[in-house]
Amino acid sequence: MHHLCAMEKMKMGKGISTEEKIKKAARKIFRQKGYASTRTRDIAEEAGINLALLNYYFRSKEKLFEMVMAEGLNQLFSLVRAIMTEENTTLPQKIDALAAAYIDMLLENPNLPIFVLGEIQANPEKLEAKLGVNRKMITESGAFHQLHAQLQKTGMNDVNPFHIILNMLSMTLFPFIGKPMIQRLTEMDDHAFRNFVNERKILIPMWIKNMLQIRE
Amino acid sequence: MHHLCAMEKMKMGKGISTEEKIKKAARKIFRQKGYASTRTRDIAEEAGINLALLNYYFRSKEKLFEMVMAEGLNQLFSLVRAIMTEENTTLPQKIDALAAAYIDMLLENPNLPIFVLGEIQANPEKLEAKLGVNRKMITESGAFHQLHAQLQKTGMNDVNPFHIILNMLSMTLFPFIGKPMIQRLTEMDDHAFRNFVNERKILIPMWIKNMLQIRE
DNA sequence: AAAATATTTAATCAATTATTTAAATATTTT
DNA sequence: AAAATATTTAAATAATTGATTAAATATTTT
Repeated sequence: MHHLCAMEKMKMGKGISTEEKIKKAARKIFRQKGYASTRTRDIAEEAGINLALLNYYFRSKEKLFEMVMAEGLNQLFSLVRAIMTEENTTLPQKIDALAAAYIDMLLENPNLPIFVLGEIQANPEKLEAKLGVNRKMITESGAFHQLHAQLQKTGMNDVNPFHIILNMLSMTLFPFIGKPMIQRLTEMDDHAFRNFVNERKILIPMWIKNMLQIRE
Repeated sequence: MHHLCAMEKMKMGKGISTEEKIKKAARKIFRQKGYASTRTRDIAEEAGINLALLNYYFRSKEKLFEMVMAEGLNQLFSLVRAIMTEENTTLPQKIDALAAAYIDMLLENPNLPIFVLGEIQANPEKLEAKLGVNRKMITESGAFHQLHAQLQKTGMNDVNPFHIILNMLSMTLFPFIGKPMIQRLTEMDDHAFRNFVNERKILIPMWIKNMLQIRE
């Protein structure tokens, strides 16, 4: 259907290819509004192209969405997996790395968490398959074993290690999930919010290490 | 339009009134699917009544939604406000009370947080007005002053008190926001999830107090 | 230049869905 | 029983919106 010769030249030359423009626009609108309240017309407008062209490149709204969602899930998980399964780092090093890398990624993709979690909420069965891949990621990671060992060591045998992982994710992700509400309640503008969240790159690892009684 | 004589009798007698059935159904579907992917037909079906009757009681989908959202926002905020502005409790007492009460409420209303935050995300300007009411709730609460004092006392002058409040909300709300994903990743069924979250009624206050160097 | 491909335009189709209407039936109130 | 009210049924309306089509124009490739 699509012959790439022209588009390749586009990429090198003036700007990004049309396909990339559409994907970028779809990403923006889908993440902001969610699947159901996104209209393909809005995506076309955002991309600065014609509605007909959108259906010429991607056969349907559904296909376009699946691409955006797959990409989003990957973006959300790959970082965690990479750091948690890293073999040559200590637990506190992993905690430091995860907070910093995750917050940086989320500052670039603030709507990603609520988008992904919202769609899973509205349509769990449809996304079941794509989650299956990540099912054993946590319990089979080096981080999980290190966490378990640390909890044993400090006599907190009865604490489910998943509480700690969840705390890490909660404190990192929630500020972005609640961003619109938080900014309105605290009267933070975008710049203040960015600073506030950046402070958490240092603070979250500190709090998590305290939970684990790690003193460095 | 509605004469209450018949409905009042309904309430006393067999079951709940039709208006209440519709509200209950709307609450369930809207919270589960969000505004955009909810069809009024689904609400009518869930309520066990006719679609025409839904428009006879509430003039539109929009009106019905506004009611559900107003109720939801109130449910989400009133608890926090009540506990944070309580005059005769210490900071650690407020922390204990908030975790327990909030988790109990959320176990009864697991979809509430993602519903409210998702709708605010998709339509910030529409809900701006209803958030305004709660704007000064935090900074003018007794809890905020106690928190500020405690941070001064322990020499953490540079830590924005809002970090602590956000941590409290993050660790409490996020498990429910991520519930569908968490349950699939960890293979927890509903019963296991309930137990897991119940453990956090004790754990979260412990972690928060550690952050504040409160030893009891 | 000729052929192939990309993009636009405008119009239309078809399905979904919120909303309305009117008439029929049931239930409650007086 | 009569009147008022609640509920159902069935149909129709109107707006939205995803998707398609075909013809025209622009751009790129050969």
